[in-house]
Amino acid sequence: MRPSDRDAVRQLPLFARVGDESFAALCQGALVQAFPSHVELVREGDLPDFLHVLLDGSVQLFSVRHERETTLGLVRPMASFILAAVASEAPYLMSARTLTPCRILFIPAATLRARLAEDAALAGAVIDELAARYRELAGELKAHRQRTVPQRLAQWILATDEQLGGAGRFRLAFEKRVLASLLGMTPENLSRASITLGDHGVRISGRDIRITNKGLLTQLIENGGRASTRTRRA
Amino acid sequence: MRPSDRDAVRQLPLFARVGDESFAALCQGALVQAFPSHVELVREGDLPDFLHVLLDGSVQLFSVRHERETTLGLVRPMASFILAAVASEAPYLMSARTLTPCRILFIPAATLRARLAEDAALAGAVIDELAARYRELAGELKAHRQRTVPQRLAQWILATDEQLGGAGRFRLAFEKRVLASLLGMTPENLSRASITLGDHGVRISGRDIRITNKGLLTQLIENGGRASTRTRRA
DNA sequence: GCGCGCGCTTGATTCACATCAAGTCCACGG
DNA sequence: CCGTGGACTTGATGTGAATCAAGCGCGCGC
Repeated sequence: MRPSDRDAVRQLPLFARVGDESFAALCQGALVQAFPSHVELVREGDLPDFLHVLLDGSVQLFSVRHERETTLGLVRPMASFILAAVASEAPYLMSARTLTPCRILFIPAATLRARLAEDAALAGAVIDELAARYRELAGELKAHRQRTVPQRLAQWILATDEQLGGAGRFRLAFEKRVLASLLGMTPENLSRASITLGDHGVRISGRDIRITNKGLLTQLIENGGRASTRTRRA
Repeated sequence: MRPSDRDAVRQLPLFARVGDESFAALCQGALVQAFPSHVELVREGDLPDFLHVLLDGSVQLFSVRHERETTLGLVRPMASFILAAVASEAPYLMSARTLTPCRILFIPAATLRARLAEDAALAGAVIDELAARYRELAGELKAHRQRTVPQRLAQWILATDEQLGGAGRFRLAFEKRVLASLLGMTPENLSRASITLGDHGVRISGRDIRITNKGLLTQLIENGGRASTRTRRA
């Protein structure tokens, strides 16, 4: 584990507040590994041995049922994933694969669990992280139930831009088919939704996304898209 | 707080392992209150002051957007709710209302957070609880994306029966419209789905639900309902 | 025990999105 | 350069669920 990685990991919300002793212990058994694109890191149903921390690249969390797969989340650098499975010592309920070349830090689950009992700050950080993830997922569920396809795309663009610094422009790090799966739609409909957003303050060309009118875009999300005038029953 | 309530709460996974000292502290500031049906307990966006523990009755967790509401979960007796908001000190991201007369225990959020730092066992229990809730929600999201309306109903019936002891029969504690909202469908379609399930091992009459053929029901969930023969692309 | 109202069911229609089916664009190797 | 293939787009059609619109039945109060 490089010193630079070590420092970066130390900055993570999950580890920022833990004691030096705990952090050293966690690093002790940890290892960093590089992976090429499109490698399966975790398979749904297996038991977790390591907490994963993504240092570089991007990772897709998904679940397969019959021949269909659905994407439950994307992980960006400097974030841990599958913490819930590690914390509850239960089988993974989603799979994970690399979407780009990645570097990943593995922290032995046993070490983490052992440290939890000793280090209240670590426990607190884990609680915060789990709560944040819970809320993220609740947001996804609400979005999926209450919003149309173009609205979900609009929401994702706004949220992603925010997360990436709010420059109003960014670049997809992965294929559009993955984004479609994340947003719970087909690639065909993602394409059509992109066209719709052209009238609502977003310019998409290839993998480049530019927000040209944030107000207009927000408005699309707030009121019901084309059904803006009609009121619906409770 | 009645001694019987106190004992019951002590049995909860969330509190079973905490130290006596912590438990006493938590009970100190706690209070039990009774509510009639259809009372709003928590409003989305407010800041959490208390962790809620449902002692009796049933509670609906929901979110409103425009004039539509979507149900994110139901709480049955002897379970805590809104733990994620309390743990992360962030605004509620769902509202809660009683569906039946309820008795609810309120534990001051500040007390709980203070105890977290002191009591590793409590922290561990909170972690387990949050992880379990996370997984529950992930399951809901998967169900909503990958299953048809009749399948979601079938899945809910099986899960609920399981949770209630697996007797193969139980009774709805609330209106069907609430169930429809929980399963992300309209009351009309819940009704139609009930008819469909008649051919798949479930007998529903009024609020009584009986599983007559668990194998058949499971099979409906496993293969794609009526689209059982066709294979679809990944 | 008789009407009244509400929750639920049933049927007709509409709508959003999925599916199916060709394209088009572009990156890559020859 | 030109050809090939995979990702994406565009268009036509299909379908599951929502919406709209009546009916039905059951519990409740008088």
